[in-house]
Amino acid sequence: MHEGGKLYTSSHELAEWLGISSAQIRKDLSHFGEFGKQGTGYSVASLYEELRQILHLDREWQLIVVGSGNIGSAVASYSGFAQRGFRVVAFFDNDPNKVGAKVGSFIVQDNSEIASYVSENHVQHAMIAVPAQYAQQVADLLVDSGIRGILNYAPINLSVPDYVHVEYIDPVLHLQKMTYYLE
Amino acid sequence: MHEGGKLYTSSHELAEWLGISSAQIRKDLSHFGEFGKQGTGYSVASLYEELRQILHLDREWQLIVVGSGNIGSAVASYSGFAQRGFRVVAFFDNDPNKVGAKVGSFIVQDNSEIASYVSENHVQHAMIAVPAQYAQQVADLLVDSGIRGILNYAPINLSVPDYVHVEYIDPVLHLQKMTYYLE
DNA sequence: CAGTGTGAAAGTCTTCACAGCT
DNA sequence: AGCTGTGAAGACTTTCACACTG
Repeated sequence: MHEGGKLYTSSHELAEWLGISSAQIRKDLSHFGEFGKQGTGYSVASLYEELRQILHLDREWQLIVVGSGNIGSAVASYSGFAQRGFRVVAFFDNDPNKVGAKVGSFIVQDNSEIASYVSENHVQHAMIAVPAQYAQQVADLLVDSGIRGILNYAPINLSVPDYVHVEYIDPVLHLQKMTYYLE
Repeated sequence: MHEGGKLYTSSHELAEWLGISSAQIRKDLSHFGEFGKQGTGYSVASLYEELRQILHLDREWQLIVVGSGNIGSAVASYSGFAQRGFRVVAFFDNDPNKVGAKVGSFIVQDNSEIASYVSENHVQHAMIAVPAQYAQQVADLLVDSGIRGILNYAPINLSVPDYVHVEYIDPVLHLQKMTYYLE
């Protein structure tokens, strides 16, 4: 809506867009403040800005990538992260044949450098793009290094402490989530 | 656990693994049947099989891919789908320069062929790997063709009827889900 | 005695419906 | 008239705690 230049919207319009109820929209927003005007609805521009602040998307976040295979190196040449507030700042791998090589404009560093890099640069997010068998040990290393958010491409469940958040990207898993409802 | 050759597990062990309560595990399973033995727990092999049946993962599903750019063609050379029960059966694109070209062992067909292909082959799942600006119209076409599950790689929200299920893969969106909890 | 399956209780989330503002 | 923000009601989910079983 914001990109389309729309000026005002309502809880009803947002609800239809998202497939939930208008009461849900209003109740959810009410937990963070009063953003609407009776009779008018919500200013798209200011609601957009409020939501960016609420979700902490009003700043740039740094991101390291562990694993310099297919997925990892695809990230290096994809501008979508930087455009949307996530700056890729370093690549790591534990394979001696890959350490020292270039991935995009980055030189791959050894996994043993992760802890010092993360603490010196206050990085909070990491992407795991290593084979499934190494993913848990990389996760442990990241947690010990101080990483608080992990985007995991390995098709395996990670065990991490409560205060660390993990998001999973596994195309097959996503397909599997839908089959229950079919046939 | 199954791959590791484990014979028995308990609601407590599963709960710790998944980070939820043991009562939740037992209650959830109880909605589908009685799979455990008092004093012993659950047989890993038979629980695995029961879950595959409950989730409809005890069969092979077919999958078409719309969009033959970077993401689409990566799928063609990735064996993980077939290994885990999802067979990629056709590629489509609306770009005349791509229609007729080969992607892996597939010949890219025109989007106008989707409806007949889907109904003739009873395909239920599709992957959308087209630029964001075309994603909604592709989704509409897929829904009209009879597709019931969509895996969407375009960084945009899709509007579809209730009976169609959509899963989103957008790395930045997944990162954005975590920032609220940080800083 | 370890561990399930399950009613009942507690807790959480969603919807209703309306006073009140623009 | 149109739409928000919100208590209260209703619906749903999770946890408790225990009778019962192998």
